Amino acid sequence: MSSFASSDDDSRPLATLVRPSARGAPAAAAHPAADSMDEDEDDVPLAQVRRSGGTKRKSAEMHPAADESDDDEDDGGSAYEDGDEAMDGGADDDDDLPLAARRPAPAAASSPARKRARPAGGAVTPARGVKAKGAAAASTPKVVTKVKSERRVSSTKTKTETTTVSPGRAPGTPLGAADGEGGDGNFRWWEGGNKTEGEVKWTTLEHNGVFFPPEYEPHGVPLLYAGKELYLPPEAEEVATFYASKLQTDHVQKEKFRSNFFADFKKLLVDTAFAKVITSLDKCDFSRIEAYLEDEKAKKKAEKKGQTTAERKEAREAEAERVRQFTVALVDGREETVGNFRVEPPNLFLGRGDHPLTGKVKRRIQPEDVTLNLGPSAPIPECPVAGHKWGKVIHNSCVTWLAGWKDSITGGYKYVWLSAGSAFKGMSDHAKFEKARQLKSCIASIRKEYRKGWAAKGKEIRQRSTALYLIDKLALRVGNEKAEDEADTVGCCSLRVEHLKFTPPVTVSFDFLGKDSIRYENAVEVDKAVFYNLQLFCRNKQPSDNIFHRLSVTSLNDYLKQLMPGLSAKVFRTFNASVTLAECLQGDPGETVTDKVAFYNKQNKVVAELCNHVRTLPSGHKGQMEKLETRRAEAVAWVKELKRGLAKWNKGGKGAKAGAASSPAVEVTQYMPVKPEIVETMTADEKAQERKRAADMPKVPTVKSMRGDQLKAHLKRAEERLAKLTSDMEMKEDLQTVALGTSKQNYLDPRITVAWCKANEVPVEKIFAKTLMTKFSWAMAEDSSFVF
DNA sequence: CCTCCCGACTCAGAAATCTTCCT
DNA sequence: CAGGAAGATTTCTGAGTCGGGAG
Repeated sequence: MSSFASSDDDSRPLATLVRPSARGAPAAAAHPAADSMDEDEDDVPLAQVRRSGGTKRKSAEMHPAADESDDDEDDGGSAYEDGDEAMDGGADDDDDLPLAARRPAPAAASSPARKRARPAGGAVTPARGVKAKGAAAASTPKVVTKVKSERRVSSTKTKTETTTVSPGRAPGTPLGAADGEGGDGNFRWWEGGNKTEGEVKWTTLEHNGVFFPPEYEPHGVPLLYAGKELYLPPEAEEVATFYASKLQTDHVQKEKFRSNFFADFKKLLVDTAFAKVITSLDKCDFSRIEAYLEDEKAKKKAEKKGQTTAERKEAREAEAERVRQFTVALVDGREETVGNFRVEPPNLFLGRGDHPLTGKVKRRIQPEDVTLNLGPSAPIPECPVAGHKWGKVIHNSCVTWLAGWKDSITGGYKYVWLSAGSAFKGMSDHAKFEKARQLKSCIASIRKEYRKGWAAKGKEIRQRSTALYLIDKLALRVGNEKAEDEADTVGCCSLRVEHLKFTPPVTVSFDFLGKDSIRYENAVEVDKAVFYNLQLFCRNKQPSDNIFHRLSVTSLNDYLKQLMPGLSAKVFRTFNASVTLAECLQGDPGETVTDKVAFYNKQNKVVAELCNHVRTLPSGHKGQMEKLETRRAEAVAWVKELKRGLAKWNKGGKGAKAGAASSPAVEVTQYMPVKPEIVETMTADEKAQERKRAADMPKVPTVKSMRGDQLKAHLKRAEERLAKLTSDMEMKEDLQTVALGTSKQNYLDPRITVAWCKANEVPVEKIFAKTLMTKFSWAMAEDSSFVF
C-alpha cells in the first residue's frame, strides 16, 4: 500500500475541499482555464490530432473507435453521483472542447507570457530575446560556423561562437598541474547570497579536454566456430571479446541482445573470409576468450595481492597522477573537479529491460567525435590521441558541459560535466530544493484546485486533475512518450488501460514498468472520484490504449506553470520525498548513535518505497539467506542444548548444594564445523582449497563437559548470538529490496538531514558518505531549526 | 500556430572497487 | 591475524524530464 504520510495535513476530506474551493483562493485566481470550462463545446479526439503521423510508439496504436465513444458517453452515471456528493457539479454533461481552444489560456491575472518574461527574471533578462533567435542553435555541437553571433555578443555577455581547432597549449600548462592556480577549489557560493540563475553560466572556462581509453590490444585468442579455431581480425576480435565478457551476465539470455550483437558482429566480418563461415551465433563458442579474460583478471588480482598496502597506495596515486590533468577545470578562475572525464569506451550497449537496441555495438569515440566547450580565450588543449584532432571547439557560456559527443546507439548526446560537488551542480541542487519548498507553501491550494477538476466537464481538465492526483499522491513520474527504439516503459501520462485493475469500492491496482524497466506494483485506495474517473477513462478502450488520452505532458506542465512559476511534474516527487522524510524524522530516534542511524535509515526507507527505488537482489542473496537461516537454526539448537544441560546440572547436584562448584559436570553436545588441516608447506591455493573442503563437510558433534557457571556463560553468549543473528536477518530481508541511495542523493533536501543530525547529536558523516558530504557542502551550515 | 525533434540537464540501477566484519 | 565474504561506496552510463526552436 502506498504511504501518504506527507499529505495528511493537506488532504482533508474531499467534500470540504472541493465545493467551496476556489473562487477566492489565490491559486484559482490564476487559472483562467478553470473558468473557461463552460465554453467546452465539442470533442476532438486528441490522439488523432496530436499524434497522427508521429514516430512515437503509441500514436499508431490508438483506436479511433474508443476515442469517440469514450468521450461522448455521459458520465452522469450512478456510481459517480452516489460516489461523491462533491462531484455532482460536473456530472451532467461532458462535452469536451477542442484542446486547442483552451490551451492558450487567455492571459489573465498572472498567466505568464511565456515567450517573453521567464520566471527566472533576474540578472540576465536581456539575454533572453537574443538567445531565442539562434544562439542556442549555435551552441549545439553540430554548428560550426560563427552564425550571426557577433551582434549578440555585444548585447549579452559571451555567448556561443566556434573556433577552428588550432594546435593546443603546450603540455605542462597550469591547468591540473601540481599546483593549480585558481585558489583552493573551495568556492563557497552559498555564502555569497548571490545565487544567480541566469542564462550565462560562466565567463571563463578552461580545461584539458577528455581522457580516452587505451587502444584495443589484440590478444589473439581464437573464437571457436563449430569446434574450429578462428583467428579474427582485431576489430572483430574486440567485439567478440565484449560478448565473451558478458557471458556470465543474463544479458546474453535475451534473444534481442544476442541477435543485435550478432548482426553487428557480422557487419564487421563482411569483407573477410569469415563472412561466409560465421552464420550462426549458436555455433560460436567464446569460451576460449572468456577463459582468457578470467585469466587476466586472476593475474591482476594476484598481482594486487602480492603488493603491500604502501605499494597499492603508490599505484593508486600514480594512476591519479596520470589522469590528473583531466580532473580539474578552471571556471571563472576557480578550480573545480570534473566528473566523468573519461570517454566511454566501446562496448556492447547494455540497455535495460526489453530495449530494442540492447546488444548492439557501441563504437569507439574518437577525438573527431568530441566537441569541446571552452572559454573564448582559453587555450585549446592538445589532442591526447596521436594523429587525431578534436572535432569541434565551441564557446557556449549558456551551458555547463565541458565536452560532449553523440552516442552512436541512441543518437543522443553524452556530456562531460563538473562533479557533483561543483558550484554548477550545487547551485542547481539548491534551486531544486527551494522550488520544492515553494511547492510546499502552495500545495494546499493546488490540491484544492485539482480536486475541483475531478468534476470538470471537459475531459482534458478532468484527466489532468486525475493524473495530477496520482503524481502527487503516488510520486509517479510524469511519463513522456517514448519512441519505437526505446524500451516500452511508462509514467503517469502514458499509463495504459492494461496497467490498472479496479477493485470496488475504491482500490486501484497499478502494475507497470517504469523508468529503467523497474516494475511498479501497488494497490492503492484512492478518492472515490478518482476511482470513478479512472474507470471512466478506461471505458471502451483497448488494453493498449492510453488512459489519459486527452492529456499531454506539455499541457500538464504548462498548467503547472500557471499554478506556480517554475513548477513541473517532477517537483512533486522532490517535494513529496522531502516532506515525507521531514515528517518521519519527527519520531523517536532512540538512544545511541547506532540506534539513531538505524532510525534514520528506516525513515529513508519509507521515502525509497514511496519513490519505488528498488534494487535487484544480489545473485547470492538467496544462498546468503539460507546460510543465515542454518546458522540461526544451529544457534537455536545450541541454546536449547545448553538450557537442557543447565537444567540437568541444577537437578543433578542433589548431594551438594544445587549449583555449587562441586556438582558433577554435565555433558552437552555442540555441533562444530570441521577444522581445515592447514600445513605450512601448502601453497595459498592449496590452503584455500582445504578451507573450502572443511567448510563443506557436515558439522560434527562435539561433547563438552561443563559445570554450572560455564553453562551459564555459554548460554549467555549463545543467546546474544542468536538475538544478533535474528535481527541481522530481519534487517537484511528488510533493506534488501530497496535502494536508499537514490533518494538520499536526489530527492531528500540535505538540510533536513543536517538539521536532524544536529538536533540529535549524530555526526552527519554517519549519514552522508564522503562524496555526499562534498555534494551537499552547501547545506552543512544549516542549523537544527531548519524546516523544509 | 502547432507539432515534433533536439539539447541539456537530472535521476537511475548495475557493476566495479574499497572497507569492514567475521571466523 | 589472515583470508574471505559481506557490506558500503563510488563509478559508470543508460533513462528519464522538460523546455525551446525549427519547420
